[in-house]
Amino acid sequence: MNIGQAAKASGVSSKMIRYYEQIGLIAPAHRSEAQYRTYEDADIHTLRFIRRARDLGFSVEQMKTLLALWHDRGRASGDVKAIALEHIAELDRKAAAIAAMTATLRHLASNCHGDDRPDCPILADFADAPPEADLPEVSARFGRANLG
Amino acid sequence: MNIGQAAKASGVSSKMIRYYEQIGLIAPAHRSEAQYRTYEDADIHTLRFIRRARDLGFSVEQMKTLLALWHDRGRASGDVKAIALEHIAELDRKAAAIAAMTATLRHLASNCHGDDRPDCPILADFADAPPEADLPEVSARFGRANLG
DNA sequence: GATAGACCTTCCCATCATGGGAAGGTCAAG
DNA sequence: CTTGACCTTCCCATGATGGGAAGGTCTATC
Repeated sequence: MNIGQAAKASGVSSKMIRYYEQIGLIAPAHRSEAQYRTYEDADIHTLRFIRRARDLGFSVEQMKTLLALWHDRGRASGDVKAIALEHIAELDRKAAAIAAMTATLRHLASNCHGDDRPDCPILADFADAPPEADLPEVSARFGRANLG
Repeated sequence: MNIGQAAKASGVSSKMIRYYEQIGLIAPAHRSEAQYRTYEDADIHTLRFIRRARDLGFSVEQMKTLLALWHDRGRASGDVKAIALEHIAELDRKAAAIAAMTATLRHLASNCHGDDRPDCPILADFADAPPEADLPEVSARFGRANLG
């Protein structure tokens, strides 16, 4: 199997397969005589594992650990569960930050008549809200999440 | 006021103030004889506006539009509200994606005894879950959101 | 005045996961 | 033997942010 077939079979793009190889998440693929990467069923299995973990929001670093645990027949399930729980906690934090933002925005938007008149409580809030404390517990400060 | 004071007064770091100037989100600051950027109260006001919008998760592009509307005395509040509502919708999509992930993860984790035994339904799922359809309606596929 | 230290400047690099695209090699079908 | 689909490597871009180096400026203290 060439990389294109492997990509289709696993749901991981060719680009990402090469990238994962480059950063050491997966072992270097075997090569054909012409230096084409070749993949066996076991490799596809690994790529699907990665795809699944990625879909669940795990970082490459976490996937490295999970793959290592997967390949370790004697691993403790507690180790895996700990990573999962930590990740859940992180996702919950992100969800809370988003919920805080949408709550504020919904409030502001509901007070904005949203017609041709220039009067707008949303802009008024942006212009006059006092500067937030620099490091709130659950920070509402964060970059644009690429959850698109 | 120098950039450091402006940063403290606005809650936007010096680095980001320079960056916002560079990408044209804010006008180039006036300069002292020694080429130091100087800031007036009106500039701080603008920076706080930006800080507030950023805290509510707006992208730089959206902030550009919001700033333009803010400076346009005759703008229609409907234009502002539309941006806010679109942003709310996007945040809701992200929240839904996160909720889907946590639901799955919580389910898997609850079935994992999490002790010294190697048997682990989390890894079993990762290894055997069928590849997802490539483009689900509310995609669970996304990069790591930097909502830290 | 001189010097120390806090500030400022520009410039480059890193993040994280992902894709785009160029230049060139390979393979299979017609 | 050509065409087109594939593969290779290499470089660049994203978005918002920070780190840090090399060098200039300002201010307070001796």
